[in-house]
Amino acid sequence: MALRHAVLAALLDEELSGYQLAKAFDMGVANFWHALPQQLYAELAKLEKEGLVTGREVVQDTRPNKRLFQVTEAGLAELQRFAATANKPSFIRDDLLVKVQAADHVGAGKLIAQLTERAAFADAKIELFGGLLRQMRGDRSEEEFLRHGERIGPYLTCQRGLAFEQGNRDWCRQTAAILRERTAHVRR
Amino acid sequence: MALRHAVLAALLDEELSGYQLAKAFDMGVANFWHALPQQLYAELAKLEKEGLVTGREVVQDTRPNKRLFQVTEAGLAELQRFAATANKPSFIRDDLLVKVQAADHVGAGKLIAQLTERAAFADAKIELFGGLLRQMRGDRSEEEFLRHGERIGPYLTCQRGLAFEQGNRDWCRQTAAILRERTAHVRR
DNA sequence: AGGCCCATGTAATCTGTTACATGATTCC
DNA sequence: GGAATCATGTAACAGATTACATGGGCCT
Repeated sequence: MALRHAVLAALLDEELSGYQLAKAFDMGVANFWHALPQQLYAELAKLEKEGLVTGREVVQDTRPNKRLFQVTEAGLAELQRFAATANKPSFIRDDLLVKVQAADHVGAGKLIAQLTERAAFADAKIELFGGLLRQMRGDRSEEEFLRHGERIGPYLTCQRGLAFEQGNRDWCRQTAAILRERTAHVRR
Repeated sequence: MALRHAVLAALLDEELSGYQLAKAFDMGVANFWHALPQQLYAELAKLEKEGLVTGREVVQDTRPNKRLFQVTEAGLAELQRFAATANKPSFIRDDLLVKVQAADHVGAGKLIAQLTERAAFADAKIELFGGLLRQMRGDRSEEEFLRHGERIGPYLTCQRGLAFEQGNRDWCRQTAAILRERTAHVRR
């Protein structure tokens, strides 16, 4: 039951609509969790019913109206309670890893293409995260920001996201190179 | 629907029972996916009904009997078909990251303890994976093994697992250090 | 004119987790 | 004597994904 806490954590910094939240959870900004719009709308409705967030309608004439949500005191208390509970270990769950596990039995061509594609995707995320980090720390150095900045939580999770994607990219490139060399060797 | 493919990939190298598979998927060996025993028993039953694996009963007198499963030709074909399909991007989904995202609002003490604990857990996995890699390559160098080894799939996925845990450990240590310094500063 | 963005949901299905159930053997 | 390991499941519930549904505004 951690989606609710991810939503609460995301709403700490700013009021967001379900739609904005969905974009954040789809990619990038909220790189500490992932969820689809449907889940978020449902979760926001539950959180509101339980009094952990409150929504206020914002009327727009050029766009459809939207509801902005913010965390209540009860919501913050729930987050704090959650922060004291035990963590499950974090596991990787990735189609591409399953395919590489079977690499010796499935033909390298398609795998190499997929690894290359994934590496490019990781590169895009690396740039995105790099930009977000720069934006958050502003003109301060990283060390200075982490020592005295006000809201370092999102910065720290973004750092993890960045390192994760760098790991992804490096591994994909190296793995693709190895498979490429082996197929070249076999063809000789 | 990737658990079935993870199971097939795990059974490529050796015949395994549901129980052995469960141990592998719980931690370590099959670091490319994760699943609980119940899921695996259910999935094996489905896979057998669909003819993608076959089980053979092994009678043991000192222990309960077990059923060892191996991948059929149809199972291998299914894996190969899967290997050609598109991948979903891989996301991190981690309680601890949610908590760090909210770090500025939840009190650092408990977080620091959890980060330290997670770092120790990562260390244990790093040692485990290091040992597995050494075992797989035997007396060959890594380069030599990756060039000419027969089954490099599990080696490659284990490398990713190792790098992931190293990333985890480093980030946990650094994050804990930052939070520790900030709380020390606040207390002055 | 066609496609994407904003904006919010419902319904059906599939996956994953938690709780329960059994029973012998081996290790401390 | 009590806990851990081997070995296999069922049943109930929670969480996530896929498909469907609506409708105006903006850009090319």
